[in-house]
Amino acid sequence: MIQINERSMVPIYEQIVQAFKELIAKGALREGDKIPSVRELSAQLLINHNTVAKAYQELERQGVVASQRGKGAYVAKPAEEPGMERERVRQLRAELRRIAVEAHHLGIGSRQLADWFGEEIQRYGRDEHADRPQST
Amino acid sequence: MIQINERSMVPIYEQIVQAFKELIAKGALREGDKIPSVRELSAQLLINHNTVAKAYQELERQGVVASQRGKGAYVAKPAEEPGMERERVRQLRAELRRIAVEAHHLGIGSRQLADWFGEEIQRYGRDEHADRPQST
Amino acid sequence: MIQINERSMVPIYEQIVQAFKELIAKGALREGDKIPSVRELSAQLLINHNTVAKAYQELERQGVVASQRGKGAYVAKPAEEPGMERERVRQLRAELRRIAVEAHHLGIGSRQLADWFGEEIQRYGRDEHADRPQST
Amino acid sequence: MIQINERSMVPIYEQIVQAFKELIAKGALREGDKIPSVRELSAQLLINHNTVAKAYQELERQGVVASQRGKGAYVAKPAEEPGMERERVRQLRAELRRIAVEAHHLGIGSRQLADWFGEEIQRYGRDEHADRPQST
DNA sequence: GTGGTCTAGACCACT
DNA sequence: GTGGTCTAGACCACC
Repeated sequence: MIQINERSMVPIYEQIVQAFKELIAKGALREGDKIPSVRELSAQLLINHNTVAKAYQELERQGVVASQRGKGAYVAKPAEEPGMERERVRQLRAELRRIAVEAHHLGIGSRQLADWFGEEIQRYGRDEHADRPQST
Repeated sequence: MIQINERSMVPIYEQIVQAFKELIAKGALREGDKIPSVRELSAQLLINHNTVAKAYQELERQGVVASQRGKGAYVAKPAEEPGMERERVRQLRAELRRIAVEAHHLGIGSRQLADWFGEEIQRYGRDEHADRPQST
Repeated sequence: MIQINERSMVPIYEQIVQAFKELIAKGALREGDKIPSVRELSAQLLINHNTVAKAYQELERQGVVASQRGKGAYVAKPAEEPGMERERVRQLRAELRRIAVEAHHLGIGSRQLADWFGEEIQRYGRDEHADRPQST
Repeated sequence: MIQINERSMVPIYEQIVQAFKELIAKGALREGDKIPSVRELSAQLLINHNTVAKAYQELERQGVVASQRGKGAYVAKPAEEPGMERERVRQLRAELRRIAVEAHHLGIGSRQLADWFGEEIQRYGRDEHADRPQST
């Protein structure tokens, strides 16, 4: 269900956070679904349970999951009025810029880059309003 | 010329590296231009000279600038056959996915996201071949 | 395990890099083996820990070892398709020429020189393909 | 006659030293030949004359050329009893080892490496004694 | 003047 | 405990 790359530069707990957000974004996990317990997941991934716990805390902080005392954690309802928390949006745009710059120096053409992003958006993107067909 | 964010999680030397790559990508710095000396920049940014030196070494390692002993550093000629170093390209695509997922959870629509990226590409992107008109 | 020459012109961190590459080339260190921690080695060699850290970062950059946050560094799997990075190969051939010239001026005969190199190759060389007998 | 690479890591004065030693090793310059004056060469290479002067000092120190007051410098007679200055020979062998190790990590096979060195030796090597035919 | 290296000592994030 | 980053201040080689 989740793949961890021990040798990646990105911290393991972050990888876990991202993995869950990915599963949710592509619809493999839906609102109300139970996510595995800390112990279960740590056993399965062969990593320290503190690392998993840290990931879950982060997921909860971001409002992606919600723990219910003694019952485990569940995928939360997506924020009604989508946060648009300014700071994180600003950060996201900065990352878009960074990637554009990086691609430039790697010799990747604009066309190619936009296409790649298009693919990802198609899989993980959020369709704006159901009333607008053929978005993206 | 360069802005440093002391409170950012991304290390100062990385910020410097990115800033120069940005200036080059958008054409504000061109091949052969001299970049400020280590001491000059460190004085200007009010940071330690070693931090700047580390950034410059990284830029040199990436082939973005070339230093000449006792003379300073200059913007290098972009690699003729731009590596397309597989590992870094793979990483870049992973970042695109991560951003798509992130945006989903922030409630940002696909359309909006693609538009934002389009803006960045327009500023920093690399036009594929000069012989193809109206590209970008 | 590693010997540092304080008085050499070649920087300490470079000596460390070379020492590890030597240990790996001759098989004393193998894929997956743990290498000493930064602090451990710096204490043992009586040098500053930053110097060791710099060496380790260089080794990681070259893909010789891989560090894992909070766990230490390990000998990496040799690149499957060894880059044959053109620039570095070109440089290596230039060094071979330089040594031939140097030997000439030191009055070292061709035969002697080739023999010496043969010895080193035997210890540190890479056998081409296991399926080709009598290689080396 | 001499090519300088401004952007090389090896200092310019060293490049000059090596260039002369190369010319001598391959027979393009012979004992007694005059080498250009400091001013002449610095003008020709478009570099600072101090740099050329430093190179010439080094060549003289190594006994490769000999200056005659007011007349210029000439290629010296190769040391009768070839120095075999122990320290430099030791250093040369260390370089051979380093190259063997480097080649290993670059994925260069022993056979290939030995062949390359053979080529260089053929061009720049010193035949032991004229009485031994087909040496190398 | 330039960049490159090293030390000493500090703080932080990750496991 | 691990590696990663930063500062302060020093010395050196090159031009």
